[in-house]
Formats: sequence, C-alpha cells, structure tokens
Amino acid sequence: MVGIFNKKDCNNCDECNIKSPIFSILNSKDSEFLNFDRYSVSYKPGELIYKQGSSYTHLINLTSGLVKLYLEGNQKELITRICKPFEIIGGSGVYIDNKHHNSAAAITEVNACFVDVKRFKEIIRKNALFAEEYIKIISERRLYSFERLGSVMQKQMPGIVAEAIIYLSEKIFDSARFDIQLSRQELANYCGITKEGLIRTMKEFKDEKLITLEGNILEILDGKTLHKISALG
Amino acid sequence: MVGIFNKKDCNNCDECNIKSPIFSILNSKDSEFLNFDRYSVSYKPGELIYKQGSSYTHLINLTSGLVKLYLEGNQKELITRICKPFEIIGGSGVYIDNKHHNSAAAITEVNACFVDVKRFKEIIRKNALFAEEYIKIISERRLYSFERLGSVMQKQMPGIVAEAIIYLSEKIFDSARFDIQLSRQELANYCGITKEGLIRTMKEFKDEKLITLEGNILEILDGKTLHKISALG
DNA sequence: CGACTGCTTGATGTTGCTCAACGTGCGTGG
DNA sequence: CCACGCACGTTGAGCAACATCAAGCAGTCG
Repeated sequence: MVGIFNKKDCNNCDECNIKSPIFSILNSKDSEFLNFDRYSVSYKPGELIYKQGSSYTHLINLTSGLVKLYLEGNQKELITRICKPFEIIGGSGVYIDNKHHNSAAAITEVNACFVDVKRFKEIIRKNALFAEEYIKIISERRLYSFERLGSVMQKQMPGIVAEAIIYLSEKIFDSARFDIQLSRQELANYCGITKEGLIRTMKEFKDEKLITLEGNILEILDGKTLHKISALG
Repeated sequence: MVGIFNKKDCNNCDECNIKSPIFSILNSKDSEFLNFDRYSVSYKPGELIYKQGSSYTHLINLTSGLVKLYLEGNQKELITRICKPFEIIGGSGVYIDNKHHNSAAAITEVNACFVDVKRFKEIIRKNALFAEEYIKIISERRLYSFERLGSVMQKQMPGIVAEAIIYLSEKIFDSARFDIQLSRQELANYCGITKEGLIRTMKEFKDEKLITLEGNILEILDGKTLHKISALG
C-alpha cells in the first residue's frame, strides 16, 4: 500500500474520539482495545489509498484532507462520494466478503488512521450501542447512494451539475465560495458525464449569472435557482 | 394504507423465523417480544405498500409474492430492487429520519408481515448478534445499490438489459426460463431506459438467438454471451 | 362490438459523447 | 535560462445513442 512507510505515531486518538460520534461512545477499556495497534498514514494528492477488489483489513478513519471514493469499470471511473475528516472510509464489504468494493484516492494531502477490522468487529459483537451507531452510519451512506442513483439516472446535465455544485458547497466546504479541489475530469466523474459536458454546463451557469468561476474558485451567486435546476432535473 | 383491513392472524411466525436468518438467532423470549403485535396484510398486484416520504412505523417482512421498490421523481420511476419472500423491506430510513426513502408496490399477489419498528430497535440495542445480522443485511443492500449505480451509469442499453435479464434469471426466479412478472414499462424502469428502448434491445437479443421471448415467458439460450454483453457494457 | 390497455414498430428530434484542435501552466532536462 | 513534453482546460463540429412522438396491432373487459 502506498504510504505504508509513512507510519507515524498519532497520540491524539482522543481527538478522533471527540470528533467521530461512533468512537466517543466507547468506554476507555474498549477504546484502548480498539486503538491498540492503530496507526496513521499520510498520502500525497492523487495517491491511491486502497483499490477495488483488494482485501479488507483495516477500517480507515480520515483525519485530514479530502478523499474520493470511486467505482472503476470500462476505463471510466464514477466518483460515488467525497469524504472529509472524521469519516470512516471503506466499510462496504466488511460483513460480506472482506473485499473493497470501491477504490479510494487522496484528493488533497491526507492523513488517515488505520484500525484493525478484527478488533472493530469484536467490539460490534460486544457493544450493541456501538453497533447501533455503526448502523446509523451505514444507513446514512445507503440513503446517499440511493439519492445519487436517483439523481444520476433521471437528471440531465444541468440538473446533475447543479446538484454537484450544491453538494460541494453545502456538504463538503460549507461555504458559497470555495476552491473546488477536484479537477474538471474528477467533477465530471462525480456527475457521470464527460469533462466537456461539465465545462459547457458550468459555462452556461456562469453566463446565466448563477455562479462565478475563476480558475478553481467557484462562488454560488443564485443558490435558489441552482436548487430549482437541481430539483427539476 | 391499502390493504390495512385485510389484517389476519398469521400463526406461523415460526416459518418466517426459519427462513429469515435474522429472526432465527433470537431466543424465544426476544422472538415473542418482537412478534407481540405483528400482523399480516395481503395486497393485490399493483397495490401500493408504502409511499416515498411517508413515515416509517413497521418493518415489513415479505412472506409471499414479489415486490418492487422504486424511487419516484419527475414523472419517472426507477425500480431499485425486486424483492422476493423472506426479505425485509423498507429499512433505509429507520435510523435516520424515520421516513421511507423509496416506495414499494406489489407486483404479484403479496402477503407481508408488519413488525413494530420500536420493538425491533429495542432488540437491536439489547442483542449485538442481532444487530450484527442486521448490519449484514444492510451492507448487502448497500453493495447492491453500489453495483447498480455503476451499471446504470456506465453501461449502454444492451449491457443494462442483459444485466437485468441475468438478474431476474439468477437472483429472482432461479431458472433460465421464467415468466417475467413485470410489465415492459417496469422492466424499463428497472433498467433506467424507456420501454421502447427495452423492447428494441430485447428484440435484438431475440434475433441474435440469445433469448426467446413469447409473451411474458423469457428463456435464456446463450447465457455466456449475455454475461459478456453485460460485463462489457 | 367498441373502448381501452399494453405491446410493438417506425420516423423524427435531441442529448450528450467523441474527436480534434488549441491554449496554458508546470515540471524536466539540456 | 529556454525548449520541450505533458497534463489539464476549453471550444467547436459531427455523430451515435437514446428519447419522443405517432400509429398500428393484439388482447381484454364491459
């Protein structure tokens, strides 16, 4: 795995525990058990974190940076989700076949913490509250996949691009003005369209004064109309 | 809810418990608690079981017939999954907002058993093994949504139609020759294409001797090629 | 029998993909 | 330092895939 030699001590599991609701409910004994051989790895932009089909050994807790999760197939990639700090990454296959069912790569500089999945599962079995919390997390993800399925299938380019912009603004960067860290190609892969289509649609939005776009800095001018376009498809 | 007056006693919770792995791990006390006010409802083909956005009160255990789960939006419907007996239906929003995030309707005659979601949640909290089993179920669903997302986004009509045929054959009817209980429109909604596109593609498969199709009876002649088409997209 | 519903087929329109050309910024090596 | 290659972004034109529209056909129900 890329970056495996960047192992470094991370003494502030406490921080993760505060920021990730799921870890905060553990008592100190369980927490210690879970974190026993936990280790931290750092990645440079573009580096692969794990690959679709590879086997699943560690739960990954993103502690800084942005990560893209994507499906590979037929020379295309479809970005399913952008993750930000204190999300737990890569769990789709834990209870099925112990394989990763998507790939993950760093978008920015990334630090991530690896937790042994055997320890994780052991705690799930012992602690129903912890299990419940985990159920909440995967339910949320599932709903999100669901919404994406609906959007990406039924919407045309303007609808899906508007949705992507709103997603970045509201869910990832939490601001109307932000630096899209993704390349055009990546954004297009998130929308499930080609980069040309994305560029054209964004240009239309720009011409209609819904957004401004200077280089990689995007600002939403008319969020209301954007929401409308996203909803209408 | 349609069919609510068809309530009838169903004394064979035992059968469900045998067929649904998740219920089989409960001891008799928990099982009794869970099934205390469980009731059974029957639906005629086409009837709505629950509606997207409505509030979530009962876990539904499908005991006979086929059910389609679908997303609604912009006068289109996208069928996300076909359910067959002893699947648990409608759980996507249990731990998030207590709403249904899709709609469900009967395809054939359907019998379903309703379990109070409050009781279900109580057991989850007490019984980590039960919770684990539930995690397996929703993980599986999530992977399935994932695969669908990948297919439906990246494949063209022949690919997606081939996949749908294989899905029906292998996952639903478990036979190379079967009665597609769905209408053309519904099959198209599963594939995310129009009914005309579906009909044309199926005709092509027929002309190429990959399948036979007489009315609603479909038989797969060349599963190998069909798999290839599905994989290639 | 007539109205209706679902299936099928062909003609036409549109969307979004492909491909090609060109500009720009960046890193590399001479 | 410049020359060069390379990746990314942008634009335009043409085309394939797919949706839409319209019409005919078969089965069915009142």
